[in-house]
Amino acid sequence: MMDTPERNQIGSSLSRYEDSPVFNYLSNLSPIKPTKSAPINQTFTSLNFSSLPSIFTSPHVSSHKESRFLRSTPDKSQSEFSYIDACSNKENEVIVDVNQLHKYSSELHKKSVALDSLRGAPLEPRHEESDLPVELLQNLKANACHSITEDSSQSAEAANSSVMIDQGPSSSGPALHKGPIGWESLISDGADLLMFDSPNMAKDLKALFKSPAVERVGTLLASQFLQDTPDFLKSDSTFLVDACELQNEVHHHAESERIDYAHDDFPNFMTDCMTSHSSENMDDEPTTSLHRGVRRRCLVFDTNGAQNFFLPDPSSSNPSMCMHDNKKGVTSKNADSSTLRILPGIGLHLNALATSGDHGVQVSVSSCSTSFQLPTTPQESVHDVLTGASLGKNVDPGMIQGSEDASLASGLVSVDDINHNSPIKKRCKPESSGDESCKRCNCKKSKCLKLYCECFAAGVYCIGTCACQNCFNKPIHEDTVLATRKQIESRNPLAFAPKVIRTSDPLPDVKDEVVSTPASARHKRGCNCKKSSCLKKYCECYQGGVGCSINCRCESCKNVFGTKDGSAPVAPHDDDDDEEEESEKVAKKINNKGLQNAKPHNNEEHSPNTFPATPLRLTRMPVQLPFSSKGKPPRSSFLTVGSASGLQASQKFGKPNYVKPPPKYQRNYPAGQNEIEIPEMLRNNGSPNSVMKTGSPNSKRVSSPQSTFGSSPARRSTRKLILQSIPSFPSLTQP
DNA sequence: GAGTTTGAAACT
DNA sequence: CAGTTTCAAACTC
Repeated sequence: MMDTPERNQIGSSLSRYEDSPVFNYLSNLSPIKPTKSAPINQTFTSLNFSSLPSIFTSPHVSSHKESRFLRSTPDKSQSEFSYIDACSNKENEVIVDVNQLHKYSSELHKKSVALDSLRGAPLEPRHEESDLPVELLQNLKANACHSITEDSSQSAEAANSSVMIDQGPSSSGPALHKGPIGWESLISDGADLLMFDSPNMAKDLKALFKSPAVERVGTLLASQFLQDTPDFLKSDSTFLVDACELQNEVHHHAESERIDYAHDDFPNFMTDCMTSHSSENMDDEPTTSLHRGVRRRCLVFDTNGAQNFFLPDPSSSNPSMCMHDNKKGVTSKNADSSTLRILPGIGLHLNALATSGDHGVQVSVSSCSTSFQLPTTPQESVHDVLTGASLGKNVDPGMIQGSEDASLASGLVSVDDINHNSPIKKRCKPESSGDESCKRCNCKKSKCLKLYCECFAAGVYCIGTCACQNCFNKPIHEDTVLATRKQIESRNPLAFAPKVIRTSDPLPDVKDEVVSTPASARHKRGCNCKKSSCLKKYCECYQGGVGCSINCRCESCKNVFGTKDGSAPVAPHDDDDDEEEESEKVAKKINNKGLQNAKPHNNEEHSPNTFPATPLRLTRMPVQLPFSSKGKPPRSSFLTVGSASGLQASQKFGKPNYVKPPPKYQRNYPAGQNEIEIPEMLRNNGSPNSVMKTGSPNSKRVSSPQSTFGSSPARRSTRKLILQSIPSFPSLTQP
């Protein structure tokens, strides 16, 4: 089977092996092509790993067919680190992809052979050793996909999994650079740190690394690797299995081997995901974990706070709960619902979140395969939702939506089918579920590509709960969506910006503010109501739970949150003013509708509108939204200035009853979409050159956030404008 | 659930 | 930029 090799010639030795079935098998498994005469002294970094996909530039499905292996970010000048660079807080993250492992295995194998040749080692093909890495990698690969829902074909097809090596603080944890520079120790330690979807993965990988064949070469490589990537070793590393790149893989590896996994594995996977995340992030530093390197892509934008993120519903057995974003994993799990839902914003602009420095990236073991990518976000590149469409049980339309891409690719049920041709399309009852995000748009003519569409306006893809027709706001029409969005943004750069701007500072000098702005939160551009008296949800100010301002052109404003003339919100006992009575009536009505849980303003900090210490939780707190008659989620975002909510202003106005804002602007966006500092554009301080213009009182205008607020420069300077939620789509203007 | 009202968004 | 039209959410019955 093999020719007698020239022991002194590596090349011939390799050639011999290249002809072997084993090598062929390896080659088939590995994306890399057989390389002849690979230099023994090839450095670890010379493996020529493909550069990371530009997942942060747009929600487009990145065609990272090529997997990533180890990456270190110390040298930001290296383009291959762009991925990490994009993650402001992920600087030390190193990603290992299973495919890269294959590559590496291949390389190792070759090197091993070469070494054997040089050493005069037995030339007989050492099947056992040679195959071991392959087998292990196979297993690893397979296991990496365990988490993927069995029923989602895309998931099954998405064989690529990645191992994310996330370097945490250099002060703790096992350090690869510690101890003797030895491949085995290096790998062993590393393997111990690996967090895999399944225990088998870790075991397999570890075994692989310990295999004699690998070990031999590993020692050499380790030395070289340490040499070449000293920075990488400067801090300890934690390995994370990132099985979430699957979405992109779906389209590119559809024909690749299918990985089947048992249903039973999913709960375990989820548990693993949860525990590893919580143990490494939450437990350690509940509030600062996000700043740490260890992150998981598993989704975390539930409305129940971080604690609940990614909790599979045991009862539902619905694995399609994992949403993934290139940038930030986002997952939604409805608090009280047994079904999983994808919160809006999940997939589209997660990339944008990448820029939110403090948030870092949620990296987790996820098995997301479909691309909702948005979500993340940002809304997430989200890409992914494992769908349970084919499971046929407890399938949440939203989840199905998320898997549309995959479904389409794999021939599974399409969202449209679900939306329009099956009982599933029935919207869940917001009232019953308490999930405001359940109901979505109902567009018929706009194709969900205009701001009329709440989903589109919110920067998220439509999902299964939408009742829209001829919808183009779906991942499969990503290009169209982005193009349209871009067009709209060209018209109005703030079209997708939060509509409601809030101040979060205590606003010590409220009186000044009162005159021009009845409340500390204001609608971005003001309303134009004429008949609703700003007492109904037609009014965006009212809907946003903010008072009208001088920017409003409304007529007979009676906004209970504050009128544009600066009058205090609803003064129940105001004389004989019929209008006031009406306002009071409305306020009462509002309270009756859903304000049972109305709280004093000083409790506002617990409200979703307030900024949480941890972005991931705060805005995702489950909220009982008033005005949830329809349970419509807000389509717009908040722009918060400071930490105090605008409602505080109301309190300061002496408003007896806190009128909780209607839900529309209270939508709980995916994790990380809040508390994001507004773009520079929004921070322009309302200068004349600002993108936003402030027109005459009677004209429509888009004013800068600052312009909306008081005139106190000092206060202005101290405030921090924050997007409570940012547009879901990735910034199209990103470099 | 159908029809109406409303005002933002889009268009001219 | 203003007026008009379109649109979909909010609302009413």
